[in-house]
Amino acid sequence: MKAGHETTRRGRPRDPERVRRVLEAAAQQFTQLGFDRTSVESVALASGVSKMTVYSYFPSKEALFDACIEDRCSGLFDLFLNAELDPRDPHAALLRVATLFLALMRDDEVLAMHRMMYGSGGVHPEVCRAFWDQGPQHCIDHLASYLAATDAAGTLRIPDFHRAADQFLSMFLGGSHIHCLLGLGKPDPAEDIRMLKANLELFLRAYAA
Amino acid sequence: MKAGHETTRRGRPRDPERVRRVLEAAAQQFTQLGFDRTSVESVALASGVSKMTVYSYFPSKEALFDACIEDRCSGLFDLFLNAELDPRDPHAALLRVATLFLALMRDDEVLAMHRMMYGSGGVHPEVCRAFWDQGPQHCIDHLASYLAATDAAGTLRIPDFHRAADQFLSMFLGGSHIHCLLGLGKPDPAEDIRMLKANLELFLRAYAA
DNA sequence: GTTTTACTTGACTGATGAGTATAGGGTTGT
DNA sequence: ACAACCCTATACTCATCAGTCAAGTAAAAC
Repeated sequence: MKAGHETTRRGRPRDPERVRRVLEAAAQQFTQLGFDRTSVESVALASGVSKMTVYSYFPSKEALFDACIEDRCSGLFDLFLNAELDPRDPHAALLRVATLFLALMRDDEVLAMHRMMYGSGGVHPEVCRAFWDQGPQHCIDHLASYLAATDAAGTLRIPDFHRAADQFLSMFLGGSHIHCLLGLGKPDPAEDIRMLKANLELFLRAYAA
Repeated sequence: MKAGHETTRRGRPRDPERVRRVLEAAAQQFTQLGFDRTSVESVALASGVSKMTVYSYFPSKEALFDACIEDRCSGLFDLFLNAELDPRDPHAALLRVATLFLALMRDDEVLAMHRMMYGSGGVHPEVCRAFWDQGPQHCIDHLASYLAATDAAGTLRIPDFHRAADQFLSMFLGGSHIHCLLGLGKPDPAEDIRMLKANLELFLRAYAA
């Protein structure tokens, strides 16, 4: 009944490393050039594989694109999501959250991914949904649950965890982030640190216990 | 010496309404489909003009694209930038700023413009620069100058006007805005109003005089 | 009317790229 | 050995599209 036979099939098995190389090369080109400007041919070339092999892995360019995003999204936000945060020391914890999140938002690969997802707005709804769930949504939820812990510990007084988390993170998505997304260059790191401290201070002042 | 002769030239004059129609149709298709998926042919067809005429107005597809953005950007943020704000009543003024800005960020045309600009990130640097200058940058500057007035009037206490303006506006660029950009739908207006009030409150609490 | 410029039509070139066909070589289980 | 499957290489079809050419029509200045 199950389609995936666990039993070894006859014939030469599929080489998983080849699939990886294709996925890797495709992700790189898609994020750099966008969907339309990337050709299946060049992906095949870059991954040292023939075009027909790509089509044997994925039925179409669209399917390849979808697989790429799915593959990339999973690991992209892990660093941020795995941070350990102490509810008794919100200053240190939020400083850490802010630092990690800002680093994430300045990362070239992350920026390229955002550009691509925004650019292919209404065209690939399922992919956008997956990105949203595994990316922004997940980050907000993660921070919200930490804020709930601080509220419980009495170190901060927060009426709406989810909203507060969104507010905190969104303060790093202002002018400087837009400037980066537009490809006009990143701000000087010292300026980023000043922004980080200002945002942290604003948030803590407003939500102090 | 001047290229633009004011004196009437010989021969049939160029019809300015035709240029408008081309620009209009092109902007619509570019914002809806993106640069690559838009063809000069279809723009010509949609504007009731022949392809050759388009090429007589603009030397290339790129030039047409650039002209579109330039044309659209100018008027897009006007509603926001022309608001009159009273420095003695920051609550009312910021409520108005927030309302206008949020409406702007929920507007389909504005969203489409953002999507397109982000999508064509490194490809058209000059256009991105123009968008940045006339759009986000201008909005931040506008609000910053108002905040300076409130600080001078003693109604708010703000150490860095520009940063505070960026913080305020960026709070409307969080999860809900990303959700819109990804084409996953806009939030319920009631929820938008709740967010608006929460952001306003947060900001005023942190920067109270 | 003549010239000059704007505009149209339609066909054309040249390039790019998605997806297919085919035939052959490689690697595995039976 | 043989069948079944993976992979490759090359060549192909078919469609789209940027940009051009040529020959003619429309409207304005002179």
